[in-house]
Amino acid sequence: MARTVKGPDARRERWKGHREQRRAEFVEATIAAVARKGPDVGMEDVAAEAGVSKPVLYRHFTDKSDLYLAVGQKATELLMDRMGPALVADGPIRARIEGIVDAYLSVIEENPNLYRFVVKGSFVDRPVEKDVVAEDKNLIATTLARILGDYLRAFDMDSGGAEPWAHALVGMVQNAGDWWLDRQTMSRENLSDYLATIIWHAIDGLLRSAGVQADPAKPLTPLRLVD
Amino acid sequence: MARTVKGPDARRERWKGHREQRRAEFVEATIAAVARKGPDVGMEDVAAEAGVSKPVLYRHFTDKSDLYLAVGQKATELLMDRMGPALVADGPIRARIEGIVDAYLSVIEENPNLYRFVVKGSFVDRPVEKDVVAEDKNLIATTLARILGDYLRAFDMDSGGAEPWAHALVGMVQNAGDWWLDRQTMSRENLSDYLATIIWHAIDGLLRSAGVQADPAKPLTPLRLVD
DNA sequence: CGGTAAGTGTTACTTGAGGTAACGGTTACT
DNA sequence: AGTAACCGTTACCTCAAGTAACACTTACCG
Repeated sequence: MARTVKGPDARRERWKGHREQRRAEFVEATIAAVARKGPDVGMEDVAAEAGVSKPVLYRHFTDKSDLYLAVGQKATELLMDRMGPALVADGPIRARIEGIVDAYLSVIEENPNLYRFVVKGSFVDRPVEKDVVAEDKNLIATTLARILGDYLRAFDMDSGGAEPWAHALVGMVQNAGDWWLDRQTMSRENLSDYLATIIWHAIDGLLRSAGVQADPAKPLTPLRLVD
Repeated sequence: MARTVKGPDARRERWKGHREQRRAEFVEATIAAVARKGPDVGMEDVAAEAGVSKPVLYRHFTDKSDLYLAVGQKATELLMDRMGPALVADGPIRARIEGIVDAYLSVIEENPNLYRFVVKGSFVDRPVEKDVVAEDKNLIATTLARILGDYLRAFDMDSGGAEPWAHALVGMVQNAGDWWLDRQTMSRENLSDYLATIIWHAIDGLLRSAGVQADPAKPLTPLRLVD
């Protein structure tokens, strides 16, 4: 009887990668279906788009919100691929801000349907469930908060404001981007510039009020002006 | 036969006010139902809460989204009653900003359930229909844009940024408020102060870059420093 | 090679919430 | 008396989400 414990049956492992791949396939199908039939596609539509019938879909996703969650995660991935580098890049502070903002705007500009589906989406059924958008915003805000907090501490300033600051910045860019995506009354460069200006001024004001003089054209390095 | 044209039958007018009142009653019932049963109440629940059966509800609202729209408008009303005065009030610029921000925060603090229902709400069925939240945000942003634009023009500055600015500010306050409402890790006063500080610094920076020196403790009056 | 654990897929069903039909009663203007 | 507006009900329809039941394929396991 001891040999029954000799590890997991290989038959169980055989599919590990396959399932992932299949899910990804359905996520793509959903995105395609959304692009084709608008944001209120049903499961049947998605299944059809994937050339398959409903129950197959349900073998890979427990329910509708699970599928949509996966779509959301895919979107997060797209977003993070672009924003990650921008967030960690260093260089002149003002340019860096603009880089982050523009990274965000470029992603939503390139995937407007996906974006709208995910954020304004008819996320039918999401009582309190996983809200991808909220999570994304949190993820970005948290990253931002850490960066801000580090700088604030480095300048010996009160870091308690880092979190609200981060969430404020995220909301600011998101909402402005949203507005811009609907009525494209200005170029992306222009908007990035406006937003970066606001943010830079806010940061600069904060630093000034603590007696720190920063140069937008230089990397923001803690110079320890305060002893 | 001429007398049949003598104007609308009084029987048709008799109810004018009544219908409005009845709608309001159902809106209240919805809010109560939401408070009691969470944000995903159904029409049946709402009807029950109002002590009535479904078809009655449908005599006053064409469908679910119509009802929710009305709820949204009620919320807008609550919000505007508080924000309107704050928006037009004058006084020291910095205090004024804080007043506006705090007005918003106070409303969502007092009606968290309603707020969540309206903004995160399971607005099942809203393909592209009236999105109350978006409209509210637009309303506020537009008001703000007008105020900002007027000031910018008064200071002989480029007013093209007024709209993105306005939307950015709205998103900023909304998102920060949202975050705060969920995990209340700081007092409202504190958050209002942080946000007002950010906004003030951004404005101040903008003015400085145009050569205008503003005093946060004084009303913002166009001094026409530029000739 | 028989057994079995995974996956492939189908059609046909159940369920639940949104929404409607059809009916009857009440009030007060004409 | 007639009728235009409301009050209200129960019983139904509809449609999309989700499930049951059934049948076939692959490849590991002993």
